[in-house]
Amino acid sequence: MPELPEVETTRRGISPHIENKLVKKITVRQKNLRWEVSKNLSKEVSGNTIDKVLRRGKYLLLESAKGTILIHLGMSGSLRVIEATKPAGKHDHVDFILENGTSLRYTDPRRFGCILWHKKGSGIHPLLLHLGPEPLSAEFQHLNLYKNSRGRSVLIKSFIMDSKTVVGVGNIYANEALFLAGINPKRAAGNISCARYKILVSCIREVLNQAIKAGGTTLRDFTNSSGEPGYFKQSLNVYGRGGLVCKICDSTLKEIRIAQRSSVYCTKCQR
DNA sequence: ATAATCACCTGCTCGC
DNA sequence: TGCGAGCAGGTGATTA
Repeated sequence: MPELPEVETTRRGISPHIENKLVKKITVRQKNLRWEVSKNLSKEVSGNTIDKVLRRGKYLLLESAKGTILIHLGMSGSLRVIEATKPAGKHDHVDFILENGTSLRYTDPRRFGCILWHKKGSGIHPLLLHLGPEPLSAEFQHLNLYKNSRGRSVLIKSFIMDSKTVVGVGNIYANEALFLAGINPKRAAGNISCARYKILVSCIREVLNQAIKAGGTTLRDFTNSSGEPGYFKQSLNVYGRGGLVCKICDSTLKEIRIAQRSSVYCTKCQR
């Protein structure tokens, strides 16, 4: 689930329920996520208030007076606000138990996510240190992409999925943005003109904005366990459509693998 | 420095 | 019905 739009949807969904709420305690049932859940997490956070829920790339940042909880959802993670008494399922690894009888529950079958404590005053967390610009911010500019890609042979799809280039572009939206921009995913990043990077930047923004907007519809019943987003499915042009016809030109969409990730494109529309 | 590959883990689908 | 193979929305670490 979690590409940037899903993480942003999660942020918007949980923040009204946990901002300015006091954390009573944190229960860790499974500490072996991508990295071990910080040992001192409950000790550091209990009795403190979550002041703000921020997002940087696909990381969620729960800010308190003493520091920040970094949460990444990996491939299969999710966060829900539930009644604290609700029995924990097999993959419900961590509960942030709030004062009001609710709990922020972290669920992650594959355990590729992480939950890390970062004490205030210890600078920028190493995981956030080298991240590129937010795709929806003014810092994300085609001129920088153009300059940073000169002389590089990395494939354009891998280039835009690299968090040093720009954060938050996952496999689905890399495929979709390249389709909208008419760029073949196998093209070398260093071989793409400034004008085309300008188009690509606006297509990345467009596709993410659309998805966030669609994600908004699942916001309403966010605390329910349902809310699984089929919302963007129908608006996908290429992802998951290998072998089917291009919606623009009717030719057959090609599916290949780039960096072990499925990549679908139209050989006619994308050059 | 850059590019490609590996690794982490569970669950689901597909073909036999 | 069972079993192995392969694949899945991510990304830091390792290798070449």
